[in-house]
Amino acid sequence: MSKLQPVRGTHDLLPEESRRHRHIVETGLAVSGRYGFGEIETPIFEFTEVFKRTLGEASDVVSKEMYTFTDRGGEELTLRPEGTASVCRALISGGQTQNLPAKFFYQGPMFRYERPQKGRMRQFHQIGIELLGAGEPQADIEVITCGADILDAIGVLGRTTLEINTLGDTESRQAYRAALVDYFGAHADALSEDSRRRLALNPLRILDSKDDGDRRLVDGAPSFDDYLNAASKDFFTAVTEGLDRLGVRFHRNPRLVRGLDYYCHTAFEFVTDALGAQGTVLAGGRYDGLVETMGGPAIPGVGWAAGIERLSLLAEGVAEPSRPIALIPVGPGGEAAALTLAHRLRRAGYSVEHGYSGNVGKRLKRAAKVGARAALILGDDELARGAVQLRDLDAGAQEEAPLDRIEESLARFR
RNA sequence: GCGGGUGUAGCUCAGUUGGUUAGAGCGCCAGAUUGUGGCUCUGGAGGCCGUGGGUUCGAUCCCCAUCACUCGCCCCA
Repeated sequence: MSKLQPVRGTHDLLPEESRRHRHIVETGLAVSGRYGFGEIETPIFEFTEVFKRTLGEASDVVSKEMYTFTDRGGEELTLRPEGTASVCRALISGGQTQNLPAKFFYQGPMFRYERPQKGRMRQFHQIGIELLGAGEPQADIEVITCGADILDAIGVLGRTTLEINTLGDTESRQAYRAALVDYFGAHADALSEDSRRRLALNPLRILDSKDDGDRRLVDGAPSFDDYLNAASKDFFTAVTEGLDRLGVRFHRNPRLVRGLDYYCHTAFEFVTDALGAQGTVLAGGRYDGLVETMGGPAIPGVGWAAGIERLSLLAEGVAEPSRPIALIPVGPGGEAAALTLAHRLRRAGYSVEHGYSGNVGKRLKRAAKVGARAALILGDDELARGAVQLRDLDAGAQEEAPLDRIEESLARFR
């Protein structure tokens, strides 16, 4: 910490970037609101146990990716690495389990102690939705469609592909996992070092290995579809048929998997090739075992999360800030008039820039730079007869206008 | 956590086969224009050449370390 600098993997959001983020959040809130989701705000830290229980002690996430600390009271706390666990905790601790289904939208900062890359920060921001208490495929359809609608509203849907897969129910998944362990175990010599480790920890993950040798083995691996029982097949068919009926385009990716046991049935990701290795833009799935794993009742859930930074890199149609009216006083009388006029116009709803110093030329220059649409030049001569100079900064035209009815003259620059 | 690349002005980047005062464009400030922006012209400010150590008569340049950024891997709840 020799120099004054932000902590690694964190960054400041200056007004322009902040506006892009806000646009994404507000679009997500508005669109999800039409689906019946209401915003929930949970604390940005929880007892470490909240996240540990949902992840399993041995996982990489717990061992190296959580921001964990002990507070002055000796409590083990963790900055939230994701939103789902917090929302489920809120559902349980807030007694909302009697009021189902529950539909939440959330947004805000998340924290993961990772090596930063493009679109991957240690403090980053997500939007997400969770639909709890509905175990029907209609819920999956609604959640996925809501995600697609939000992506569409911010102009990124066209540059993404929806990949979707099923993990089946517990019975199907365990049967498939056993088959994979048999298959890859028989070819362990040919697996990459990473995948030999996955074989013991998380065999499903071998399916999306990036190693060429692994991929050749994966091509010959057992197919999940052969291990899905009838109930799992029916569920997945209902989801995909629903998406078809709504015109939501998707691509079946049999390699798309989730590692943890409480995931089941639908897994999906909207991916893009425009962001290097961080191609996942919005991802989610069904997690029927999670709430129970955390110590609550058996409540099914489905949801997704999306990284705002990544969305911001792709988003289009972010509104420019409103163009201000610039006030340019000349002389002491002008200064006094500008002070009160700025206040009056702001209360009337105008965005007003009040240059703080300099002569007329300098202030006009600054007005042009901040994008002012018009300037009011307040000179003693004009003020003496109750008037100001109104300058159209785009057209370069200028006219004298009465001060007491200046709102009428400014209306066309609003 | 592992591997590759890069750190020179506010920004984008040149440059020095190791040698006196390190450059450009853009931006910024001032003047031409004492009450009128954009265009133009003139001038100016702004650099521990990321940081620390080493080699050398001499290091922005070579070596080592460190920090940061960046790309990929692991991981991605």
